[in-house]
Amino acid sequence: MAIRPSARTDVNRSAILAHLGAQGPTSRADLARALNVSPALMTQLTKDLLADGLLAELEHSPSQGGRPARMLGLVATAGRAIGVKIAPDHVAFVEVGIAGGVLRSASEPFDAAASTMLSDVTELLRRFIAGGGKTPLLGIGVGVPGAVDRQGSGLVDSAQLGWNQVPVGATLRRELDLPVLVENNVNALAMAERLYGLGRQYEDFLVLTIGTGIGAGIVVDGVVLRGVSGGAGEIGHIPIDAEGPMCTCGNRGCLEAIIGQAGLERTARERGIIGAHGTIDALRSAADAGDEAAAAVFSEAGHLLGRVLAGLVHTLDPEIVIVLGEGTASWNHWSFGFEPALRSSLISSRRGVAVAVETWQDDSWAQGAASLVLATPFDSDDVAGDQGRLVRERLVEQASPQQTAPQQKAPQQGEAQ
Amino acid sequence: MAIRPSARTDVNRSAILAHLGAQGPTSRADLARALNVSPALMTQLTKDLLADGLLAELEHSPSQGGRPARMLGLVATAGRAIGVKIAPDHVAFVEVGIAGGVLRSASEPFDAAASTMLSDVTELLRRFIAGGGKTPLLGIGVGVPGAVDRQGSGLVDSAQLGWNQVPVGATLRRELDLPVLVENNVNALAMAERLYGLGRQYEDFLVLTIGTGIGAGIVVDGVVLRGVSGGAGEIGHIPIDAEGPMCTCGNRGCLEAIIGQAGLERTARERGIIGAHGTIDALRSAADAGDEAAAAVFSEAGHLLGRVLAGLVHTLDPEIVIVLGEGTASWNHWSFGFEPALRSSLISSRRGVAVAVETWQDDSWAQGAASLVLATPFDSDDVAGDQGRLVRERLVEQASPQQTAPQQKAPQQGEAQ
DNA sequence: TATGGTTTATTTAGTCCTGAATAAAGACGG
DNA sequence: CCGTCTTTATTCAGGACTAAATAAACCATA
Repeated sequence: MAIRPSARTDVNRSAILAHLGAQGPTSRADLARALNVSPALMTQLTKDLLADGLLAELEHSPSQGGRPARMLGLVATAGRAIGVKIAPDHVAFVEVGIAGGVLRSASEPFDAAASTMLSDVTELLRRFIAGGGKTPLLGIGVGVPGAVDRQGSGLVDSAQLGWNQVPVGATLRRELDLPVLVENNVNALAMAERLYGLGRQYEDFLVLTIGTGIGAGIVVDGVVLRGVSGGAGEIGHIPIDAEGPMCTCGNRGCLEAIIGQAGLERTARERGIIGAHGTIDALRSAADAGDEAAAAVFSEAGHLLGRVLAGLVHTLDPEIVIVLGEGTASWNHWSFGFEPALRSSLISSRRGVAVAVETWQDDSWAQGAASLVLATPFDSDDVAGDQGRLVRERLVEQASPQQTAPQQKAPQQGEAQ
Repeated sequence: MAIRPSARTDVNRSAILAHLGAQGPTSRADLARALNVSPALMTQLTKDLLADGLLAELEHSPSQGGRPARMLGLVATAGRAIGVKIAPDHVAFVEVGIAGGVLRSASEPFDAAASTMLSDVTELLRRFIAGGGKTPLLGIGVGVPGAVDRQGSGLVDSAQLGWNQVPVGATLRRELDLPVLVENNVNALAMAERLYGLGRQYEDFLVLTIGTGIGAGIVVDGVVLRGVSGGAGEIGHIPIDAEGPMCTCGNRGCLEAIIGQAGLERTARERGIIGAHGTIDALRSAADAGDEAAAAVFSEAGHLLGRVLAGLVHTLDPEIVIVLGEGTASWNHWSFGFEPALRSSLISSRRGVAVAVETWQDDSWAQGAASLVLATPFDSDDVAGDQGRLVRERLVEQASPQQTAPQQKAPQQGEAQ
């Protein structure tokens, strides 16, 4: 409650690495300012990192009126991470470099309902790892559509996957002998956004995802809000209409059941806009082609989303809302209903809240998951627990080859509470 | 000697005082555990505080198998704080001791719409201060129904008061020459709950207030969530019904317009349950007397509140929800609709979320405001800014003059609730 | 070309805090 | 009564970090 003393040096060392990964080469002076430590300490820390071979001194940067800065950059071979997205019918992988860039990606069919789902995902992941580079693999980040007890534990509850207390983290750790961090996929996306995206400039923002499900990642004071059981941001189950359609969660009329992908398809089918087996793609095509009824489906969804988001903005008072997810492909149709509904539902002092829609890529979810690993350096609140410490250790150890210590398991670091 | 250069030590020093105020006499060992610092440091810090006369060594507590603890207690004369609640038609004051207990209180008529409102409240406050005790006055806490930019600044936006960018903090500071902290009243209440109430045992909880308005105080990781402009928790303006009654904010169908006090009275009048000038008290009396139509008004409000709260629980994943406010007087009627609506709208993993209804007193709002001052010791995140530092300085300075005060026994600290 | 101004990096002295060892003070069982 | 155990409090050596002074490197300008 009072002060967090602790072994902060470790966090600081790798916060430098993370900053360089996210921002590119930086001078010691800028690093000290960015990380809010004294220049003296920065000299000390970078000396160690240079000696360890994790950092390299680059060219001098042109002077800005005084002594020119000697830039420091990451040594590219310092590490990489793998991100995994688990969906009901497939898993997606990406491999990212230490600076956050995607090196390669893949997607494989997968059945989350199979009894062998854990060994299946392990095997697929093993194959993906095998095809990877030679630089040290720092860890695995896994994103799931559901609640995760702790990132460093990885017990998953997910209605969408039909999983109940599934030990994803423990299994993968045991099988792969790598640090594994598991998190709700929207929260992982919010962390990625904070590290590499628009969120860099904001301390308080909301990541709103539309697609199969409807979700929110909540960032407060620069940190993702997880809630007591890791289930914060489940806005897809905000009750809207007690007589509405059945939701995967068992209740009726949840937001997600109405404007999630399945909900939109259902509405479109009922209205005869798409066929009995028509999908969201057909609906979007129709809307794009000028079908007003099809466009109305999106627009009405946008209207509802706008009203719900207004409630969230009143509740959380964010500086900006970042819209992401597969559904953004049809955002031009959503926005027609969304914007007026949002603005007219806000109290005057919030009416100017910013909304940004970012471009979406197929591997964005997996990239978000990978950022769980790359974000551990920032983890001064110990969200990642002992797995985060493991990642940091790997970052430091890989640089000193003589440290060929035998396979020793992570010392059970007695997680408090 | 009195003023320490480092803010960190300062925070720790007063965290001790706050803990003793909230928890009563405590041993050094327990303090070290509670504040998460080493016993060594605790010895050091308490030595200083004892020398400064802020702490006193009390009787030995019975041994628990080992060396018996020497309890430390607050010296009651170390300070007091004043809390102010500003409402559209009155202001309320309380004076609290350093342990959080109410020493005296008052309520005065007031017109927030008058052009002289700031000088009015200043004058009333001046009079209240004049009637107070002789122990050092640490500062003033002010609770307002609206958004406050920063506690240490005190620029207020409030639809309920009809205030726009009113410099409450600056004015009071200038006129009274005391530290002044201003905060949204529900947030202040949440802080009080965290310091002295049920919230002591929870890191993540929601304070839900029903009464004139509907509000929420959001506590995440033990800290009140303010949002980027200090307006988080404004759940009263969550849009419910686009065709609903007009709200003070200018929109239609806000939650507060429907189930806030005025909304309930409006409904009751429309249904002929109370007269044209009937108030909420008449409605409650009718319901208490067995009038089913009157009870239904509350029950329906409870139903709506339960559904909205379910959305909040999904969004924020709190451990417990604490219900407060004048409206709790009729909670027995609310709960009839509230409980089933809440539980049936929650996804299964959240269905067990705890809900506690605490007893409400007239001066609770003002007491919450006062806790802004008493909470500054906990303020490691610097929420209170320079005003918080001022409070801490006053706490330390006042003790120095008569440093040779004899070992006096501190009176037993009462539990404030 | 000397002089001063600016920005970056390092060194130095000192503060805050911790972990570990030690002392203090009782309970308890034989 | 004695030794052992447990819990509390203090002392001490050392690590992390900072502020301030200093050094280093460049620019501008009379």
